[in-house]
Amino acid sequence: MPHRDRPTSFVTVDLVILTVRELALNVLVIERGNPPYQGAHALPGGFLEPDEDLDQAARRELAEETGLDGDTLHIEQLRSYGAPDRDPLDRVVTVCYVAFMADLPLPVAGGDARAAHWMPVNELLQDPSRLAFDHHHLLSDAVEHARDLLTHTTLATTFCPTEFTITQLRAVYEIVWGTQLDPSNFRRKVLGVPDFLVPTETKAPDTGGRPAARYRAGIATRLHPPILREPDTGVDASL
Amino acid sequence: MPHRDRPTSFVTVDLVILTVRELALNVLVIERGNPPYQGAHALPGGFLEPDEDLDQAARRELAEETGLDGDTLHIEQLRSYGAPDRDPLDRVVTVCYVAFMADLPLPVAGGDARAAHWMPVNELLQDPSRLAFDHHHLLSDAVEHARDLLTHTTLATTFCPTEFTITQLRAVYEIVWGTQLDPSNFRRKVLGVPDFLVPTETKAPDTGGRPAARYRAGIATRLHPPILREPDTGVDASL
DNA sequence: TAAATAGTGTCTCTCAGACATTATCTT
DNA sequence: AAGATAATGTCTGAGAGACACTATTTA
Repeated sequence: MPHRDRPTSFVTVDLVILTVRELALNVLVIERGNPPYQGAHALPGGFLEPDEDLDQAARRELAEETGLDGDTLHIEQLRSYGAPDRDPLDRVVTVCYVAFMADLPLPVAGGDARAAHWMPVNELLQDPSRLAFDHHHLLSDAVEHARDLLTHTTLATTFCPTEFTITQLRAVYEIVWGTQLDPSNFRRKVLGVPDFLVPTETKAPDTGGRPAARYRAGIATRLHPPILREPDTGVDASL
Repeated sequence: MPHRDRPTSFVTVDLVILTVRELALNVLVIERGNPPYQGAHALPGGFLEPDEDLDQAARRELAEETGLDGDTLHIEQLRSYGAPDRDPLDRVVTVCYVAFMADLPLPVAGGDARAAHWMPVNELLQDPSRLAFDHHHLLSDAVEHARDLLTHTTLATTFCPTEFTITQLRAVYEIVWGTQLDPSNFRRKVLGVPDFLVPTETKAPDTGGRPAARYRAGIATRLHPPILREPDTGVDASL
């Protein structure tokens, strides 16, 4: 039996499930039912099973925690965390995944009975102690990743319902980035990307003005050239 | 003792150490001394120790495999791999790191006695079976990541010696990307990024023409706007 | 009608690509 | 001088930011 003498670890897969609702970026959190951090808020996740791949584990957890079909949702591996003291009781290495979804009614927690609910990301990021373990880190990294994805992918449409208006799409960018975008230039930009937006026949319900045309997400996944976020300085301490 | 009933895994940290030498992107590979895949080429790596963080483990392995100071080199976590059958003997989850270095003489393997040497990436990527385990995947992902980094970071300078010419820097881009770049436009671009390149007093040794000015890497880490790689179509199946 | 939101048009500035021209070295 | 490589300059077109203007709805 090989490696009998080698150190082993518990491997978990944790999920940062993001949505845009009520004009804010929200994340799905659960209340922990067991030590450590019993009763505290934490990101959903669970142990990697012996016979599954990391992606499979993430989709399984996603289905268990949200009741949603983990097979159809877009998930993405972010990175792994393995500080020796990140779990006070065990040696746990966690692989973090990010998932993006529209603001759907949550079929809510499966058999797990742990209360799952949305919380605004900005609130949680104020204070690292709002989340158990180093989940503050995971969330912070995931949000930064999502911001980056908006610049060069069509990710924003996954935060929207099946049909949406350009104003709704722009709101996603503005909420996730925390900035204001020029409606006219944004429109020109997104309509100029081939296969990003597909027009539909329907009009948006009245919002007190001219009804907006509705679109569906097209097959494009990359934005070229990207939508840049900052004027920027060219200097940055973070590489 | 918590989680006594939970499945555990071996966690390893593997390294994709890249350099540019002899007009090609090269990666450091070792010859495996133990099963499985004994005698085959593989990426260097090793087991995560109980008391160290993932980054520490990566730096330790880097030092052990190359004899170089792991503390000063730039390393970056790429992603993790955990398919259940990726190691035929054990359940191993591997966290992959990427490191970038100039073409320095390798102080060569530490006590490990495993022969470490450079191999051209393009050769290895031709045939997945050239590397043990799923290391073909790790390498492929790492190379794609490096290509991406060149577009929006100053990474390319880490492939160069302390002092280098703009032509040398351009060669890094051309070799990693496998494309040709206009010397004049490239020059204008990189010199236009504040704090990317710092002029030195010295001139490059003769190459049969006008001697080139030499530069050192500045403190900038991000390129804004990025150096784009493709004219592109806007459509891509890979998100 | 006014108010509100959607959508169009236009001007300007930045910047990338293409490529001509000049500069400085060795032989 | 010829050859080689480095460095500068110029023209053009794509595209982003700013913002004025038009269109279509409800109250």
